[in-house]
Order: sequence, then C-alpha cells, then structure tokens
Amino acid sequence: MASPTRAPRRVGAETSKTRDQLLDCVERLMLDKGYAAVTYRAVAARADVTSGLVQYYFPTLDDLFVAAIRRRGEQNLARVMAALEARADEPLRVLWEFSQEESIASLTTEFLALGNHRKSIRSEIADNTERVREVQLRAVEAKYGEHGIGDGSLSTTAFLFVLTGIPKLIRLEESVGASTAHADAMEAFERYLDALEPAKPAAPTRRKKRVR
Amino acid sequence: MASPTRAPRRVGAETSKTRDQLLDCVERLMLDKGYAAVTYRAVAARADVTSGLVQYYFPTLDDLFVAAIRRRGEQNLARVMAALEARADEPLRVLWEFSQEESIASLTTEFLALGNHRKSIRSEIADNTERVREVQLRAVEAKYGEHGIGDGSLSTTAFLFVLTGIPKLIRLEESVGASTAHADAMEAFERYLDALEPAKPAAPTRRKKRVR
DNA sequence: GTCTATACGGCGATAGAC
DNA sequence: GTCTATCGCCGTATAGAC
Repeated sequence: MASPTRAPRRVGAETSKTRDQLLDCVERLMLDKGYAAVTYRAVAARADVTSGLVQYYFPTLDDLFVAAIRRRGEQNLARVMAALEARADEPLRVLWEFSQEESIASLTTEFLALGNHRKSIRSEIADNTERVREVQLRAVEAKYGEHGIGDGSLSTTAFLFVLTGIPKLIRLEESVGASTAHADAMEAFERYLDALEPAKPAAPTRRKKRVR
Repeated sequence: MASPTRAPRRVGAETSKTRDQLLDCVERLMLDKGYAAVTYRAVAARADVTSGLVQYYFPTLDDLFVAAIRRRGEQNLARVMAALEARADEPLRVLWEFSQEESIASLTTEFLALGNHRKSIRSEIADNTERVREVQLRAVEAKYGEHGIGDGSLSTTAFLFVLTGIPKLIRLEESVGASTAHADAMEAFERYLDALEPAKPAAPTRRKKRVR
C-alpha cells in the first residue's frame, strides 16, 4: 500500500543549478545572521527569486536545512579525508586545525543548535557526526595504532572527542560573549600537540621537552 | 532631550507570584520542546492565562528569556557555591557532577543555543558564565593553590573549562543523536578524578543524598 | 497593579493557476 | 518548471477594563 499521509507534491530536481545557488544563500544567511534568519522570504530575497520558488525546491524548511547539512557534510568529509591523506604523519594536527576553521566550526555549531529541537534534522547530523568520527579514528589509528595516544589514560576515541570538541565548545561560548579560559585551553593543547607530533617529521630529535 | 520613540509602557512587577509561575512554565516548555516552542500563546496555555498577560510581564520574548536565564543563573550559582562549601575537599568532583545534572546541562545548552543569535540575550549568558567561572576558580584554588592541577600541563582555568565543558558537549551531541566516544570520555575523566580526589573513606557520609 | 481585547504584518505551508 | 493566493499561527503594539 502507498504511504498513507504522503501527498504527491511537486519538487524541483536535485540537479538544478538554481537549487544549488539557493543552498549557497542559505549558508551565507546562516553564517551572517544565524539559522533563525533563514526564512523562505529571506533566502528568496538574497537569491533574487520569489519565495514560492524556494518552496518549490524545498517544500518545508526542514527539507531546506537537511539539504544544506548534507551538502556541507559531504564536502567537509571529502576535505578532511584529503587533508588526512596528504599529511598522514600528523593526523592530530590536521584534525585540530580543521576543527578550528571558522566557517566549519560556525556552521557545525549552527547545525548542532538547529538540530537540538528539529527532530527531522537530528538523524542527518548524527549520521554525519558518526561518519566523520570514523574517518578520524581510522586515520589516527593508522599512525598511533591500537595502543592509543599519549599516556594511554584516554582511549583514542575519547581523545579525538576532546581534541575536536574543545574548539567547538570555545566557538560556542565565543558566539555568546564569554572568553575566559579559551586562550589558556588552546595554548595548552597546542603544546601537547607539539609533544606528540613535532613540527618537523624529518628530524626525530628526542631533545624536545616532554609535556606529559 | 527625552528619548524620542520611547513611550511609557506598563509592565508587571518582578515580585508578582504570577510572573514567577510563568517563568516556571517557560522552563518546563524549554526542557520539553526546546526554546523554539516558547511562544506567548504556548506559555499562556500552559499557565492557563491569556497571552496578553504573559506580555504584560514580559513585553518582548527577549525580556522573557532574559528573565528566565537570570533567575536560573542565580539559582545555579547559589547551589554550586553551597555544594563547593559543603564539600570543600573535593571541588573537582563537585563541579564534574554539577556539570552533568540533567536539567542544568539541558537548560544551559538551550540558553547557549538561544543566545547564539539573540543579541539581547548574549550579555546575560556571558555575565553568568564568567560569574560561575570565577566561583569555580576560587573554590579550586582554595584546595589546589596557584600551582595548578595534575602535572601542570593545563592551567587551572583551562582545566576547569575542559572539566565542565565535556559534559556540556556530550549533552549537546546526545540531543542530536550522536553517542560515539561519550562513554569512553566520561569514564576516562572519572578515573582521572579518582586519582586527583580519591573517594572518601568509609566515613558516614550522611549528607550525600542517594539517588535511586 | 493586573489583566483582556483587538489589530497588524510576517511567517511556514498548502493548493492550484500559469 | 515557476509563481500566486490563501490559511492559520506568530510576535508585537495599543487601548482600556477591573
């Protein structure tokens, strides 16, 4: 039998160039003014089309947000995979830097907040989060093996959670005006990374001061 | 000259019992369905009053949210100060447990997301964040002194940021459906805390309320 | 000081016209 | 494939009743 509540609704093709441009406008709107500013009318105004056209491609706002999350998520996944491959000798540093990138962190935070109470968006974010986590884990284990990082007090999984989570947390608080402890925390992590992944891989000097 | 556009607007007294009950409804609504569900009409329906009355006490939604944040913030500050005083020998454990409390973490997260793009709400959250941070810092330094915690790789400020931030981050991700790494991270921190602040001997700790 | 009634424009969403 | 008309809910403002 057919789905009972699903009414046939005409929707624009996913390959449409217009559709892609609309998603660009959505991202710009979110970065500029937050997800609350993303309305059909606002997107339409920025793209210089009618709001009806936006709704033609994205029947509900949830559809719009899910599409934006998916596009950006796949894009980020590809980028982080490429970076991890290009700098396979320092995966931690790659992930640390990646987690701090302005646009990525901001959009991630924005999507996180958005999914907080938009049920239909949760699974999309969760899927993406888990997928990224797996890629990160594989790259790090390729270098550090199963025995873990540092003194072994943290599992690799937990370590990655903290490593990528701290910048997210900092950005979240920054967006709200708090700043205490941020510089301290960043600096401490950088020192820790210096110890784990020295700047120059060609010089395996053990004279580097160890910060446990 | 007088303010040009500001007309005198009548607002309900802050001592009103009705006002306090409305804020209770706001908190319950936020916990149940998120801040997006907080509308004049929804609050009014839950409190069984007219939406106009809600507006009488809180002329704009921002006023409503700011009032809710302030009330809850002062309440939490008082509670954490009391707990830190009662268990001055284990401030880290107190803060760790406090950061995990369901209602506190959820509301904090909700307010954080709310302030993300509600300008008028930011300073309220930032103020509260900094105030709590200072209380935490004082309590921890009272026990651990200026030299810091553990091996000294993290400043006390940075350590507290991570200690209280990780539970927040976990809850944020949980609310979105992700769960990888959470148990690992929690367990690792608990073990670390065990080392820093060993569980009390079998002294009759009658003050601690057993949950479940 | 408390509270109600009413009105306005913007919003998401739907159905259907070009 | 594109766009309009329309609906009901929203925040907000105001005037006035108790």
